[in-house]
Amino acid sequence: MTTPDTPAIRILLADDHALVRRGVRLILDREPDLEVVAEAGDGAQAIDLARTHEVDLAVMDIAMPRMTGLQATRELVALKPEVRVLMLTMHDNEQYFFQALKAGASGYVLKSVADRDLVAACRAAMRDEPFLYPGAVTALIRNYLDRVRHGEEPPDQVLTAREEEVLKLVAEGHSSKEIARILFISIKTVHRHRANLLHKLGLRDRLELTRYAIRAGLIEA
Amino acid sequence: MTTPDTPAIRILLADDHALVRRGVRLILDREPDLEVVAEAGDGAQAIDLARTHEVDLAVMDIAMPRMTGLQATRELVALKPEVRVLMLTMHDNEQYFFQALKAGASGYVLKSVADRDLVAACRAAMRDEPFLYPGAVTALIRNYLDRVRHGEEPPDQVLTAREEEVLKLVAEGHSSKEIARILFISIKTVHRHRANLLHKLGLRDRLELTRYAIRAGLIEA
DNA sequence: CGGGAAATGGGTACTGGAGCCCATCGACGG
DNA sequence: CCGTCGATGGGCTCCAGTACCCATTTCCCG
Repeated sequence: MTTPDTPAIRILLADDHALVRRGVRLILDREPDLEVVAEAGDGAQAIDLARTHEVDLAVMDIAMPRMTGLQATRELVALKPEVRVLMLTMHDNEQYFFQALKAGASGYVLKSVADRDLVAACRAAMRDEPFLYPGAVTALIRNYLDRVRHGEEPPDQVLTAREEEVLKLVAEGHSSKEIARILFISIKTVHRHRANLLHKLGLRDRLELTRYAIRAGLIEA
Repeated sequence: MTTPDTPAIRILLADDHALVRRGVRLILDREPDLEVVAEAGDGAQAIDLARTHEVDLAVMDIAMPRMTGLQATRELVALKPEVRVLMLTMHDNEQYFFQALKAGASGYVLKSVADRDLVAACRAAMRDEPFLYPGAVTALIRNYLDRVRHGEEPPDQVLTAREEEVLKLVAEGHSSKEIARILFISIKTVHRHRANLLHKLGLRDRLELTRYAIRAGLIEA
């Protein structure tokens, strides 16, 4: 419990599924110290609402149309550094976890957690305590530390605009020839970008690029 | 509103994300005529619970671990034909939609709908009225449901067990060689199954098979 | 019993993905 | 001003994926 005179945490809720937003809102609004003050259906809308509302915490889905949660987090943190961001995701995925932290998120919570944990994560994020979502994190951190010790820096996953463009097209099933025609570049350049993507993301082939793009919310399945 | 003496609709809620379950439950339990009597975290558990609980309606996510919502729906309908199934999904996808109907679902609701619509869909499903998510194709759906109920379902693109097995492995990124080793068959047979899959589903390559498998809930992205 | 479907496997050929080498050009920062 | 990096493009090789041909075995159904 919190002290009665503590002002409620003002929350911006961003998720592309209205049903999920509604459910999460019901969960959060039951807490006296949490108050959902705005709801966004995509990343761009979340940024807009953050401009016009007084917000302490953004609870944001990682995969949203128009602008992914990761991208929105980057912009939001740049725009209003005092706003904390709690990433909400269905993916228990190491890559995502670090991407979220790199983007500036204060916490990372799976949709498979219980409602009490979500509430706890909100409060922890506001206290600048990293919320450790159940289970996996210990293994994640150990893994991460191991790789750092072995000099295997996790692959830098900052894609250039052009690479992201190519990634989308590849994942949508276009052949190199088609992509070359679409982007007005040669097939070889498509190959180069794709090779860079594979290397940067530590993936093996187009198929894994596709799954990555779907996970990242760049395209729909 | 419903008449006071109508017994509440007993609902089995199946979704792999505890947070979503909780939210949906809060939405449904606010209605006097709806009562969530059981929660399952995957398809197999949903079947188990359906055996041991009196259930009128199953609200089921289409993509779940262990057993997909589609598969669980098939088994549930076979096991207890009187139970209605409402598919809950984030995919606004025609393929999915018909797959769900084919599996025996009475309704199909996107997670992007408002909470009122979910409640309406539950009531509609119990009255054997198809709830239509974008509202467009009422007649088409009614027609289709009629045909299915009368057993006139044309075995459209039904995959064999072996084909589905191969599809999963392909979509998970395994090469032909790996699949051959896993299934103890020759590479040529893997090629043959995959070629059959491509023809049956009208797809072009492994990449599209992957996206199909993800849409169909056979694998996670 | 006969026919069809499913599962198995072989051959041959082409295409396209992917790894590896190379180079040029412009922008940006130290 | 020079080095790095992103974007561009070419050549080369290897091999996996895909198409199209063929066959056998098993099993179920009419």
